Amino acid sequence: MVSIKDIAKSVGVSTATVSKALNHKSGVSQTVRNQIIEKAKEMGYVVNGLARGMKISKTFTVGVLVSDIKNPFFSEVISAMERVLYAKKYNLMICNVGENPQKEVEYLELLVSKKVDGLIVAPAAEGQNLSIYRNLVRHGMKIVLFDRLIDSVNCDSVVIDNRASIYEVTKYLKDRGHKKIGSIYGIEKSYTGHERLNGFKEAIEELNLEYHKEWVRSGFFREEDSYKQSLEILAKSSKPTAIIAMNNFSTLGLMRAVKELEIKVPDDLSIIGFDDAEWMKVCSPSITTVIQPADAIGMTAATLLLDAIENENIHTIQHVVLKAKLIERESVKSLI
Amino acid sequence: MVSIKDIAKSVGVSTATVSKALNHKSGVSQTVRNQIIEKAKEMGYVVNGLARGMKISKTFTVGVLVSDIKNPFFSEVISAMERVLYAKKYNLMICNVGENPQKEVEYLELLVSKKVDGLIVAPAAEGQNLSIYRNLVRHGMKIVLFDRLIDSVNCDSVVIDNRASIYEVTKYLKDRGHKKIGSIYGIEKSYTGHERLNGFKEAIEELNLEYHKEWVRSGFFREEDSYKQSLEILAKSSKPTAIIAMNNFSTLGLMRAVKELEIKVPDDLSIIGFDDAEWMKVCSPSITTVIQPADAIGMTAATLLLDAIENENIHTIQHVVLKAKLIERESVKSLI
DNA sequence: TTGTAGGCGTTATCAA
DNA sequence: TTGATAACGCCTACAA
Repeated sequence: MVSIKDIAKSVGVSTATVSKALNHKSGVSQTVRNQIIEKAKEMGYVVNGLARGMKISKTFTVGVLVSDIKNPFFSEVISAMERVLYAKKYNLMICNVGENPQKEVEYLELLVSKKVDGLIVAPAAEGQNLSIYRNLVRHGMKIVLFDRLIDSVNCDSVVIDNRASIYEVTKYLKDRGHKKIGSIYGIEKSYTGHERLNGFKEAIEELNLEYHKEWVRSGFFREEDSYKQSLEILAKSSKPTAIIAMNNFSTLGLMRAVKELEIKVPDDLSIIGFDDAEWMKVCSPSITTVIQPADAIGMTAATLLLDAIENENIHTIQHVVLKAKLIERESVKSLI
Repeated sequence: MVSIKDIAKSVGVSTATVSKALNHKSGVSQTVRNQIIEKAKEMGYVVNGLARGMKISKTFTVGVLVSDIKNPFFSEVISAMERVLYAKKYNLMICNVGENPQKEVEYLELLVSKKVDGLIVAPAAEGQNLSIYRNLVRHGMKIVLFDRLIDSVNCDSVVIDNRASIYEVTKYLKDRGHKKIGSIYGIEKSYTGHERLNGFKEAIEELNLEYHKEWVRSGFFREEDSYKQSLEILAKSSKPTAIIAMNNFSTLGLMRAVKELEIKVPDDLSIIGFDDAEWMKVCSPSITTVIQPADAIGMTAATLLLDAIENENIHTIQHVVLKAKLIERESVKSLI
């Protein structure tokens, strides 16, 4: 590998001069500068990021922790982050932590050792590693939390109004004559799972809807569990007239159960999903669903992190709450 | 940040001893070793990967280049890679290059400067950067190509038997009485696009099926284009009885057109998709499709790369071809 | 078993 | 405008 030393020798100047020239700093005559740049290109010079990183304490790398990159929601968020970060020449280190706090810890340590400039994190479900995040922040690590919040970690965050959106959706069903509403909710101990379920419960209570324990089951945000729980709900003789699924996998599981039982949607059962996916437009009936602004979430998180990194002194911590929105399609029937 | 120097001072030994102890190397007494490890933990020491990387010329980081992380196929492949690489404590740098060769070049340079230990790449569509890859290999960079091949780059690769699988699928339709078969193919200049289309053309010819130019259109592996082209095909008075879509987005676009035109599948039109997605099981009718072994592709690619990196001397280059397989569901009708 | 010292490739300081 | 040199934190001969 060719280094600035090689270039220096080849051009007949010092490494200091080469460094200045290549970094477009002042203190080099135009002629020498051009010579150096020319020669560098000719020799195929590429800066050694490790050495530079050591020297300037900056790596142009950020770590991203999510629970599952296969979840289309996270894919879309990550894709948006990538767009923003690439524009500033940063790389992303993607870490899939499942819901495994141990893996979360290990990845965090790996990322710290690699001296990432910042972290964008959807913390593992139960927030067991709260103290680690607090510690990182205290040591100056720039962190942006998204999707899931952890209390008392003093850093930027981007989430949606989970509670309100589920509340509204439940009301939407009531307004269409539904009184018996079930739901496939997620991981109760996770931020999103908790918030969405609470939005649902609040709505049930405040809007005087029937609450039926059998109709409200956790699918743990997983397709398989959601499928099984949906079967349980739909096998009863006393069924709800509508079910809300609280993320994309839950929606999928519910749909599988519905198909298997040959239940007609929306005639025999209305369905509202959560998250968007291309297929929800395309299947029959198309799925009415709550769409998270995944792209905006990713862009916002990345932008906040960049600001925290590059304007360390003037950056002020922000807690951004974005709105999710209901898209009406064909899976809800009005009973009125 | 605490360094081995701090630990050395604190324990009262030299940095050399600390380094040996922390890296589980011989030459340190058990007592001193324990003291050091203890103290390191106490002080919250984390190794500086940049310094280490510089010294040992290894970063435990690999770069992954794909065209679109939002494509569920790539998400699944990446997820499998992550599993394999995490087990050996490697990190992934994910680079979304779209089909933009310029971005591909820039990311490549970024990754080289960051001294990644290897690269796993699905090259941008038209393979314009062939010479760059060749150069990298020549300079000792470990590369595994997947999904798309580039000729004359001397490195490991993992692909599926695109041509054969489309051929078989076409035959499958013929065996069920279909003689008028259309297709929404992909990017003709890309490896996968080209191979799949050729498999189709070969089948049409060899099996004496009707070839109708109007029925064979490129959707560029994109949903929107595939949708439009599907509309074109289906608007004609003389329609095919079956259409093969050649990736997941093409399938989606085709489905959208079908839904919009209220065409009954499979009664009025049979459909075979490509790639799998959870929804294809769930929608009505469920979609008969060619499934790529995405998980195996990712695992194989990562395993090959690890072998190339860790057993540099004895590693032999392999070109793995995996089989795609047709999953029969409900979207094909037998006309016989 | 332990320690000394050099060097990986940069950048930054300061003197020439 | 230029260059010599120190330092970033680590690993590793080699010496003690």
